[in-house]
Amino acid sequence: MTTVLIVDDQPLQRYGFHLLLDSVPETDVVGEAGHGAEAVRKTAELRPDVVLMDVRMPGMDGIEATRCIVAAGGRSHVLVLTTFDLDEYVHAALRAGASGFLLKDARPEELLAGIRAVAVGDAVIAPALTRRLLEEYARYVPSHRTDAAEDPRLTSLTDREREILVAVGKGWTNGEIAARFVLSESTVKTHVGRVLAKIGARDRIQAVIFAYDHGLARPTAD
Amino acid sequence: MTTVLIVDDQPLQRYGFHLLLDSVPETDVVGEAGHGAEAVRKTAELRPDVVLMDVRMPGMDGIEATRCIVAAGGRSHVLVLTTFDLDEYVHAALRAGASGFLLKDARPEELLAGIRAVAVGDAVIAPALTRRLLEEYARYVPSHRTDAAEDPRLTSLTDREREILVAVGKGWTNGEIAARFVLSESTVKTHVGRVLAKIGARDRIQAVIFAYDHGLARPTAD
DNA sequence: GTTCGCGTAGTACCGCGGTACTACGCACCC
DNA sequence: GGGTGCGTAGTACCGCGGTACTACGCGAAC
Repeated sequence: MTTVLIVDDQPLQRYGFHLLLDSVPETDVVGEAGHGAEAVRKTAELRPDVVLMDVRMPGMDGIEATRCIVAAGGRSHVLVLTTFDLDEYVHAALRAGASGFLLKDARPEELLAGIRAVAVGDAVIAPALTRRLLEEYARYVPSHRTDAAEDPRLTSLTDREREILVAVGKGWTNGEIAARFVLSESTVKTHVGRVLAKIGARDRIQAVIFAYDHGLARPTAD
Repeated sequence: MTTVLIVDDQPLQRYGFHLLLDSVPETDVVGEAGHGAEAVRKTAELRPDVVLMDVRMPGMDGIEATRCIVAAGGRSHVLVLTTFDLDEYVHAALRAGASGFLLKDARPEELLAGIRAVAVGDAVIAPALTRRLLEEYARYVPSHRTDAAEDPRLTSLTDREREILVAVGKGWTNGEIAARFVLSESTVKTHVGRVLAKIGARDRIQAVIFAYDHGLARPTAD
């Protein structure tokens, strides 16, 4: 049995979901909320398996409520529902910690499957959105552990050289690397030179690019 | 009516899928294939809406076959099926251009919903995998077009300066930039200097990192 | 014990990159 | 007309980065 909390500012909408979920034996609606603050409170109180969350609500919206619920660290998973498939909503919801994102025009069985999935800790995304998400994903997470690991240029590096490459990827100068690794600048130069030769880069800039493309360097606040 | 090509090296498995798809009116199995090469050939010949593709097959595997099919540029969408939810498979399949990735232990209605979705150009991912995909997604695509666009350092750049920054992000030297933009190297230096000052980078290396972190530079084969 | 890979370190040299200036043409706005 | 922002271009200077060497200690492999 999966316990569900329905959050939507429109009573009629809540009623519709309530009817749908009551029509199947596996879900049990344990409460409703009409705005974000109430959703956060009732989640803490009722501890439902799944929170069915509308995005657009007066006052605290669904995204913010999701963030609060996730931050509270309970066992409830949030499944966000919306009428509009705006990318910003999707991004914001997922970043807020939502376990799923479905459109309100989803077919009933899709919604039920989604509730089932997030209840056990899985995640679901509306197919129409998944496509765009994957395109971005493919653009930004290009090569990890797939072709990158096979790249002979990477595997030919020694452990030390890989450390140096990572440091170069952070934008450190030879002097900085020497200081942080407690080495002489000459040694760093030797290492860098060997790294450049092995990965086929003509200067450290290409090495930085190489590091990013192969997942050795990551966006940091460094 | 959705036309489907079933690809699996095990006849019994194909039979099972065939039975399932025949049990509903909306799908029409137009063919079967026992290995990757046959899948590629029959896809070109039968032009099905959806190719149901097994990953593990002798000879050309499902990933490679998917790559060929997608590269061929037909209207067929590939839905990859596998028994094992190995991350490498998921990554490889998505990078190969698959429109979906489901586990073979999916419930029949989930599979049908998946076929329906990819047939119209959407994408689906098994809930169990979506979760991990989202975690990576959140790690690697943290800021784009949300806070990045608001970054005053980026908006303060003129159009020309942004072009220069992109070029620097590609790893080009001042001389190369000058040649490709048909400018003198002095001018390039002036631009680069202004860019560095505006984004707060001490050298072009930090500019490259800045460009990557803000989505101006992307993995290229350049 | 000798060889080999690896990490360490040094010297010498040269060129690209970055800075600090100045300067001019052009479009645009008062 | 004068001011302003932008793109263009130049000179001069210095330092970091990259290359080409050589060299040594150490552990593992043979």
